Amino acid sequence: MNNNFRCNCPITSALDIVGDKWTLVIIKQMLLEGKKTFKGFSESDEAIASNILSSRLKMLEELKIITREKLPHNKKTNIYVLTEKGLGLTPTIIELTLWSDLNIREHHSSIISDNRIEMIKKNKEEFIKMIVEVYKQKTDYNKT
Amino acid sequence: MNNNFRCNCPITSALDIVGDKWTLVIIKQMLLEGKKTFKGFSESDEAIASNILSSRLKMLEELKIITREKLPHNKKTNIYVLTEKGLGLTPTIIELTLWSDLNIREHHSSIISDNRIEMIKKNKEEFIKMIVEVYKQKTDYNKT
DNA sequence: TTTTATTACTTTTGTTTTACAAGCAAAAAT
DNA sequence: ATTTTTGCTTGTAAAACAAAAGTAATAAAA
Repeated sequence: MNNNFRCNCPITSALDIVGDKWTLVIIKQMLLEGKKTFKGFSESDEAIASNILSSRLKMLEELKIITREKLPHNKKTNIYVLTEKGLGLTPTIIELTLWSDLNIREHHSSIISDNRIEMIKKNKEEFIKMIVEVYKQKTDYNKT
Repeated sequence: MNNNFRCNCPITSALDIVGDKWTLVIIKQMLLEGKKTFKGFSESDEAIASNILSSRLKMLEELKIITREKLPHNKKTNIYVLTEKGLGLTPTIIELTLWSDLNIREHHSSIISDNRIEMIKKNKEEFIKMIVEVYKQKTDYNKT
């Protein structure tokens, strides 16, 4: 598993994994929208096709960015959960949010104003920790 | 110019712009490797094809993430420069660097250890400011 | 000074890969 | 038996890719 990387640059290598149209969207849906099943992702606003979703979930699992689990009394539904490695992308996602808020509205007027933007600006570190903590709590709840 | 966005989510909209294999690589080359000409980008380790480079530079210029300029006595070479909007992606790139350093080495052993990682960890905000300042100084120098 | 060569992009061409939408199918749950 | 959930298949469209050709500015040589 030492392949498929364009070169030895850390940033380019990160983009070899998350540099596409869908990967960070899926992680965002898990982290910020509580999505955790195939159906949940499928029904999102972004409307990802099922075959692409399937292949991305597989890739993310292989790279240990997410895990695939089951609930005790349901052998069918897969529960996808962000690992620490996946949660490590939270700062990147938050920075993209800030950049978007400042720079994209001119091109996309109907973009949603996240009411947490002010909170993020006020204390970014704290906000990131909070998001990750909330996610972990929800995840623990789902497992029990 | 209110089109081509998948939905109204700020993060997804950001990824509609920078969510691909090449866009952030080009911005990284400008910001951290001093690249500023078509030839410079072409000769990079990542080996981007000239037609894709051409289309990305056009897109980035249209979105005002970069500008295209000329030096006084050279009508041939285009000088590409990051705008404030483009420089606003610095925190995202730095976060990707940190994530990569922590999480990708297991999949890609020959990845380079950036000796600035420790500096970034010690004072992220300061490092970002410094990178942006250094870029701006270089850019001013190039123009005069 | 005209010709020739080089540089810095830009575009074209043909091929391969990936994305996409719609529909299908298996297993499990109800 | 029917519905739900996951994910595969198929055909089509878009994008990426490599290689090559085109264009205009500059430099170098005859």
